[in-house]
Order: sequence, then structure tokens, then C-alpha cells
Amino acid sequence: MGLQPHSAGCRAREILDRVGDKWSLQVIALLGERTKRFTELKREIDGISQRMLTVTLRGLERDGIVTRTVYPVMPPRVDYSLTPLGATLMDAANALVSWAESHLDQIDAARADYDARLAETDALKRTS
Amino acid sequence: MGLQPHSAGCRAREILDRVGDKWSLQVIALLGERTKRFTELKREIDGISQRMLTVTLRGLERDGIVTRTVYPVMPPRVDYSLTPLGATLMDAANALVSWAESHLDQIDAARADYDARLAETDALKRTS
DNA sequence: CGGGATCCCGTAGGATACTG
DNA sequence: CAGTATCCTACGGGATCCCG
Repeated sequence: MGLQPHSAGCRAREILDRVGDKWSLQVIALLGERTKRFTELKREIDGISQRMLTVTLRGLERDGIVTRTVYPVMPPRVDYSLTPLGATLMDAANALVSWAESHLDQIDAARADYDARLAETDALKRTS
Repeated sequence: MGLQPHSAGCRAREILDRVGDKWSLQVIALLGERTKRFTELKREIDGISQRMLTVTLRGLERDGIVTRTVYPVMPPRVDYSLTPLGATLMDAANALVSWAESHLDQIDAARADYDARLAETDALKRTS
């Protein structure tokens, strides 16, 4: 189970192909709170275009992660919510988010360190 | 903690920016087995170009997730291995991989269902 | 309001050739 | 062996306009 040699690559790929894009996890997170409308999501996700919100929601709906409910009224009203499957996905994603919250500072430190060493190396090259 | 409303979006983004790319998780998975050489990784990761393996490894090294050890011999020899930080990331990623293993069939089913309904709807349109 | 249709661009990433 | 250097293309995704 888990990150195994042979199967891991492809399985990990498959899931990242679905939720590894720019917006899916944010949509899932917000729908995890409660059912929301299109405009509500758009307002809460900073920087998303309506096109990408539509595309993202369609993809999640197709994968059975969110449900889409259309009310035939004027003006139109569409509700989105997480399916049970979507809820389990959100739980799994939490592990990564938690990891991020507790280790991102270490990554930032490692980066700064790496960049500093690199700059130093480059400086030596220019001297020679 | 976890996938929370406001912080979730950005935190989730930050981690996906680092491991959400096409190859990082596979590299991490393989280095989780043991220390490996460049060519070894290239041989085991199907479809990766040497350019992308280099780029991926550099990024992971910069983020403190893998270490790079160069032996000054001819021909060159470079070993890569997971850092402790990288090991914790691998553990976290396992949650997603496990989820994938147990739910990907549900997603495939949902997709087939969605596509079938869509084709049906389109057929009706063409009739009218 | 909740999209669909177009146009457009930046960039991730593949193929290939060269090097210490 | 383990890269680096170019070149080039596919596609994710933004901006804009239109429509029921």
C-alpha cells in the first residue's frame, strides 16, 4: 500500500491529474463547508476566472466529486455540493495540507539556503 | 487545521506547486525505497526525459526534499536520496495515493456515467 | 445569474545535440 | 554518466464578448 515502487507512479499520477490542477482543491475545500452557488464560489476563490470555475466544476462533477443542481428559475440558480466521494477525497487531501502547514517554513528555509549557496558559487566563477 | 476556508486555498496551492508537477511524486516514491543514481531513476521512471529528471531533482533538492551527492570520479557518479523532510512528505502523500487506490474505480465509473448521459443529451438535441 | 464560444499567450515539458 | 543548452510545441488558463 501507499507509495510503492511500481504502482505508485501511475496511481499518484492519476489522482494528481484530477485534483492537482490550479483550482480543484480550493473548490473542494470551499464546498466542504457547505453547498454553494456559482457566484459564491467565484467570489471566494481569489483570482479565478468564470471560465476556469466552470471548467473545474464540470471536471469535478464528471468525476463524481461534486453535484450540480440547476433550479429552473429566472435568474438562473445553480447549487454545487460535495458528494460523499468528494468528502473522502477532501479528508485525504487534508493530510497534504496539514503537512504543508507544518513543513512549508522548512522548505522556505531550504530554498533560501540553496539560493544563497548558488549565488556564492556563481560569484566564485565570475572571479576566476 | 486541514482544508479550512481561507488558508486552505493558498496552503494547498503551495504544496501542489512543489509536488503537483508531472514527476516529483514518482521521484520521491522511488527514492523512498533507497538511495539511487541518476540513470537508475531515469530507467525506472517510464517516459521521463533526462532534462525533466534533472529539473525535477534540482527542484526537490532546492526545497530540501532530496540530497544530491557527487562523487568526483570518471565517469561521474551522483547519488540521490530522500532527506528526513522528504520522508515526511512521502508519508503525507501516501494518504492521497491510498485514497486513489481505493476510489479511482468509483471515479472511472462516475466518468463513464457522465459521458453516457452527455451523449444521450446530445442525441436528443440532434433529433429536435 | 451561470454559463458557452473565441481568441490569445506563457510556460511546462519533449526531442535532440553537445560536454566534462 | 550525468548533466547543460536550444529549439519547439501542446496545452493550461486568462480576457473578452455573447446568450437564455
